[in-house]
Amino acid sequence: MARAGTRPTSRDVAQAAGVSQAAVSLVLGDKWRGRVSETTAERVREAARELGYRPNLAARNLRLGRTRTVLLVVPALTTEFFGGVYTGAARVAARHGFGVVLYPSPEGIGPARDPFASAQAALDGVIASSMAADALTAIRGDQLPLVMLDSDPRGSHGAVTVNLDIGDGARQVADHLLALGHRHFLHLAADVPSWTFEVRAQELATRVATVAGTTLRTVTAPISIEGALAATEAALTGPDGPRPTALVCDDDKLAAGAYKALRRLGLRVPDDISVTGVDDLGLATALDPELTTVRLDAETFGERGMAALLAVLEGRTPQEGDIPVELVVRGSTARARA
Amino acid sequence: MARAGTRPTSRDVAQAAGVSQAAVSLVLGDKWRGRVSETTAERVREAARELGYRPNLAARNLRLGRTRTVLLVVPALTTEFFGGVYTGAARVAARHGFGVVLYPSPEGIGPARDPFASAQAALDGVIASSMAADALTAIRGDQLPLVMLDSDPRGSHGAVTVNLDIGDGARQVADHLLALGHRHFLHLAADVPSWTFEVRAQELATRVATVAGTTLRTVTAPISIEGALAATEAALTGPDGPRPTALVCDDDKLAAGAYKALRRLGLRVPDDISVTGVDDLGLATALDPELTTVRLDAETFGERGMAALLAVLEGRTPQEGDIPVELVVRGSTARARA
DNA sequence: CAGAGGACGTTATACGTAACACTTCCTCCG
DNA sequence: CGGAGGAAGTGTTACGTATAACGTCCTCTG
Repeated sequence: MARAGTRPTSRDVAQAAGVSQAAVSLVLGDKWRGRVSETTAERVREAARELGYRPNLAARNLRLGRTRTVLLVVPALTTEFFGGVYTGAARVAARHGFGVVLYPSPEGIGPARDPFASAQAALDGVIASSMAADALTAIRGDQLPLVMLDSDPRGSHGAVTVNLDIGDGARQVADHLLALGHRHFLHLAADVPSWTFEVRAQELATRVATVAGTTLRTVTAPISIEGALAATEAALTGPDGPRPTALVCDDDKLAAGAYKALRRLGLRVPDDISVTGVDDLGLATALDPELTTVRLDAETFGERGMAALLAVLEGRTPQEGDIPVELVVRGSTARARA
Repeated sequence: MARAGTRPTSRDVAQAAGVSQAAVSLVLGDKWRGRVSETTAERVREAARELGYRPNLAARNLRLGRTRTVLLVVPALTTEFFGGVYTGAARVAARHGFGVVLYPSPEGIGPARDPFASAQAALDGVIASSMAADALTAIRGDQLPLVMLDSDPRGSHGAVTVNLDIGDGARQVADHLLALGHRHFLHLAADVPSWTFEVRAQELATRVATVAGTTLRTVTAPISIEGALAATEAALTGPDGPRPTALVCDDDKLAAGAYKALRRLGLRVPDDISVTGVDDLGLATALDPELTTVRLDAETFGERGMAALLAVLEGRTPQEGDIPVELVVRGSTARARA
């Protein structure tokens, strides 16, 4: 019998079933065919059920030297986007018998804590968003297999990268607005140091320059409704050149803030100014008018990230190629008025 | 020297520093005062740094019999609410040297997987939202210390519960609307089996009945913008009794869907109908007009949940009492028109 | 100068599991 | 009738860590 107060071990199960601990391990590990008789196996399973046995994962992990657990490092969960990434990653992981531990890099908790110390699980690998900047220093240097999300393929120290084709998204936005006759752009950029936002800015600028020969003005804001409101209001009340007819936002939340600024300024969307976002969160269709935005498939992102990490762990070559994105045209963009 | 390809162990560090493995454990475990000289301790630390030593957590957990890690079981991350709960829980946990593993119960991945099998970490305790219904069966029966969030204090099998005072929230909404002269209510309820929604419905109904002597109509919808849109539209186009002047939604997302339905029906908020929500997500202020809603302090919720679990783990008595909530009056509610 | 006791370590062990190597019994074939 | 080979297990070990228990010296005191 197990000592009172402690969890039963495989040895307790063995004693209850009248077999050795090794036999219990074989039966419960599903490796008993041809080694243990069916009747004995059933007796072991029965004893395990009876005692409420659950294997000690710390011991198993120590013995096996691997945990079938990976860490997913993401920014603070201020939107549902990385929830989708997690869902995709967890789905693929489950198919391969892996678990995913989610580590949202803490927001406003002083200096970044060490994700490995916090997620006190033993790990086989790491998937990290480049937006979780403050957690990255701890990850570099650790010799765990690493997959980076939304990260510059060059300059990733050879780590595998899985990216959304966000450059194409920016091009689609630019082309859509240019086709509608817009020539004066304001780019409301996220005040976050990440490759994904750099690419958006670059592609947007080059597309506008090469196709229309015009430039765009850029203002930055923290990714929050209030931040975007203030930045937009400031940009549009200042006396800098012609009033833009199109406002390109780095994500939907910024666009929501911009909507509020435009309402305050008495500008109507899309009659006076067109607005676009990126992400296609629930927020995009909650706005009035509904937001034209670049849909990012968060679940596929997570799936591809996890698949790449599994490939690395099993010595295979990860799938190449960026994940396509799609412009969803809704009511917030219209032909530019002469 | 460590075998190539494997991570260095404390024994490798010991060899490099010319001491025993026990000394390494003492030094790095900060228990060396009076047992090891300062110079030797420094030599050990230097060797550890040199080799990039990281303790094997599986081994440590096995040896200590505890992990200083708890599991936070929440519903799928479709809003930022439970991101806030995590932040609060993680903050308190960090102060006590604990880590938090977040387990969002998977959405639409067939039958619920076992959170313990998925989050393959060894755990000291569990905090679970009652909204993660499909994961709960696996948790019951496990003898880990358990704290329930938003769960019926009766009928929780003696598990500690930490709740928002959502009943008071419902009363505040009712009183606010009643004071504005509203008498005909539609309750847009979440189609999710959880104590928190049952309480809202009950408190709302009793308050309306006792104060105004009227009843309210209830329709349910899944917590999504489209679901709420459809349910609201159906409810308001049907021929059932007088048109409501106030629409009480179980959360902000439902309210966002309701806004869309009302726009389609040509009803203006708040002139034709007042609308309220619950949560105070970013969405609430993104809507036009901004939403009158019950603010839930997600971070405090997480903090209190974690504090309660720590109390249980340390044999103390958890703090009693619900967490207060606050009605935030914005532009979506106005005096009922005669 | 005996010996008490502090400073500085080391040796040995256990945590619970998985798996290798081994034993015992039985059957069946040549 | 001898032995090859399969079935049905068991004994033992190692994973890496933390800590209890145990040595040494060396100094200081009475």
